Amino acid sequence: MSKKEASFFEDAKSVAKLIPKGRVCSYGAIAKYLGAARSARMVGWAMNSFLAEENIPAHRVVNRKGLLTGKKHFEGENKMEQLLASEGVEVIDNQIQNLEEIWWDPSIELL
DNA sequence: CCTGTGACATAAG
DNA sequence: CCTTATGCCACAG
Repeated sequence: MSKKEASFFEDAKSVAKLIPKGRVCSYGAIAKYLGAARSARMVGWAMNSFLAEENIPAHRVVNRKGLLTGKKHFEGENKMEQLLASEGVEVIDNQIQNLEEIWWDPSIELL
């Protein structure tokens, strides 16, 4: 895609939409893929803006530990967990199970 | 230009 | 395992 360098937000949004169903990814992984490994916070912040968009599976994006840190930004307390569970992702206590199995790294999968 | 901010990441105790 | 501290970086005002 020879698209111009859209804002980090736009890029993060594109990557988030590319996350396969039933998989999860970390902010750092996305940030790294975008070329800014240390701007993981920006990814999360960007996600917050994308929450308004329905096509953005932000619930598939979690922190390094597979913890649903951002669930509080969703509508309900367990909305994020529900969405993930609906996709086949087992989540317990806000933490994703079999994380290593469903992990999805853009730098690898999209390589 | 400067300041604030944020759903992280990593290190240290 | 937990909390605290620091870095980090892009964007908004």
